[in-house]
Order: sequence, then structure tokens, then C-alpha cells
Amino acid sequence: MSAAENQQLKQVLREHELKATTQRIALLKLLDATHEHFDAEEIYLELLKKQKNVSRATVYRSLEALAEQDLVTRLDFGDGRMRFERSKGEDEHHDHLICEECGKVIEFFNLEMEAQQLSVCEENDFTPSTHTMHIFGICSDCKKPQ
Amino acid sequence: MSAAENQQLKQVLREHELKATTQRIALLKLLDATHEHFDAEEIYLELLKKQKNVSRATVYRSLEALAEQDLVTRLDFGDGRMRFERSKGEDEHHDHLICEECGKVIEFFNLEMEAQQLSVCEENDFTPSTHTMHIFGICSDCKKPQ
DNA sequence: ACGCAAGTGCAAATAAGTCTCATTTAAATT
DNA sequence: AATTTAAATGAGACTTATTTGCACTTGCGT
Repeated sequence: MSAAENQQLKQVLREHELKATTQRIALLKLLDATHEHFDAEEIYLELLKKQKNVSRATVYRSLEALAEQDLVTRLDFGDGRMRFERSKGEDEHHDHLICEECGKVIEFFNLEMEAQQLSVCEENDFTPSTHTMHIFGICSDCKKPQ
Repeated sequence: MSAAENQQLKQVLREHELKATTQRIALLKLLDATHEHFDAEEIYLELLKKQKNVSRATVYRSLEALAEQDLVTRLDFGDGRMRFERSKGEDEHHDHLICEECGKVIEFFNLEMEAQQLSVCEENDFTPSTHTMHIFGICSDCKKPQ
């Protein structure tokens, strides 16, 4: 039932001048199917589970290539390993609230904040490419139970 | 000429229940004296240069202890190593524009942005502790020369 | 089907940071 | 000032995340 999806992903990869290998397709499919923020090791293990042949090196190299083409996005939550998510369109951009207790990640988007960022860039004659806005703290679930 | 400074730093350390060791004092003095964002290795090498006896382990441990007491601030620019700066007061908080070309870091503060952050937290019943706002792009110096 | 550059797998190599443990030292106590 | 002791340090081994070298494989244009 994913033949069509495969075709579509092959298409996407080729459009970005990347060879459509089974590993890259499986990786994109995985990230497309989840809303979580996996790190490289988790992606590697997930792909293995699905009987796919992969090596860690390929996961890292694929993620790098895909990130370069903006097909996936790197997320740095400051805990020493990179996470990844399927890139959203410009319009679906979001930032993160990160619970220091349970690790949960809440996504948010605030138009006013984005506008202020552009204005700061302008003031500094700075041409922005990407940004990260991470707010660390305690989520509602973690503060309720004493 | 830094005897007074030493005394002051000893005082600060003791107020935070940290032993005022020569290593910690030298480290704070170094960060006080610069406006750069050193990583642990750079701090280690700088301290060595100044004929101070230190080991990497002590640099890491000191930075951790000092960060815990909010005497220094961790900065994560997403390139795989932590940077540090002497903590500023609440009122001196700032975020960063990071040039992807030359690595320059421009500090900025935008009150409206901070206000929006709090409002996002409120909306999500999230209690913030710290945040990082990094805008990556190209600085004015790097885009002028063709 | 053919050819070859791009991609992959494996294992060894790096890089940043952490840990162990014997020794030292700040600072509280006599 | 000498004694005590818990905290801090130094040296180096170790861990974890990621990168690299190299021989082998595979998309995909012809």
C-alpha cells in the first residue's frame, strides 16, 4: 500500500539531485510517519526493526544530505545529540517548548515572534536563513503531581 | 593589580557555596575579561597559557558548577560543542544572531519577543526556566564583498 | 544490459565530554 | 599556626555521538 508513497519519495529525492536509494526512501517514510523527534540512533534502530538493511554511517550521511536539501530539519535540544524531523513548509514552521522533566516537546508558532525576528535582523543588516527558538521549562503534566 | 578582583571573585564563589579555588577564580576572571564565547577547550587552553595549572576535567567540572549557580551561561550554537559566557543579570539577557559565514555572534535583545515567549508559555501552561533564540544567517560584513 | 559515479557497510578514527581514583587544598576547627 | 576533612583537582581511561577510509554495491542515464 506504500507503492505510491515510494514513487512520490523517489520523485522528491530526484528533484533534489539525490539518488533514490532504498535506505533514503525508508528513512523519509519513517520520518513522514511520525510526529516524534528521533535522533540518529533511534532512526537507525527503527529502520533495522523494519527489516531494512542500513548502517549507522548511512543514516548519518543520509540525514546530512537530506538536511542539506532541506528535506529534513535538524533539531538541537542541547542534550548532546541531534534530532530530526521531516521539514515542514515555510508556512508550517514551528518552535519548541521542551520539558526538562519528562523530555516532552510541544510545538508552537507565534506570528508576532517571527515578525520581531525579522525586524531584529533588519536592524542588524543580517540576512537570516534559519532560526531556533527553544524554551526549556516544566510542562503542565510534570508540575501537577507533587 | 588584580588582587581586588580576586577578592571579589572569592566572595562571589563563597556566596554560592562554592570553594574559591585558584582554578575557578582564573576561569571567572578569563570570562569576565572577554566578550567572546569560548568553548571548554578554548578556556582550557587560555588558562594553560596564563601559566595556570588546570586540567580539562576541572574546566568541565567548574563550568558545570558555575552554570548551576548561574555564574556562567551555557550557549549552544548547534555545532556540537558548548560555549560559555559570564552570566549577565536578568536585565542584561540577550539572544544571538550567528553568521554562518564568519562565525561572528551578534547579541540582541527584543522586549516584545520576550513578552511573546511568556505568552506562549502561558497558553501552554508551561513554566519556563531558560530559553535560546538563535538566528542563523549572513552578517553585513559577509554579504558586502562579492 | 552496461558503466560508473554516487551511495553503502563495516570498522577504525575523532571529538566532546564524563568518570575513577589517588592526591591536594580551601576553609572550618582547635 | 597546626590539624582536620570534605570538597576539588589532575591524569588518564572511558563513553557517546558522529565522521571517515576504503572496498564493495547499486541507481540510473545511455
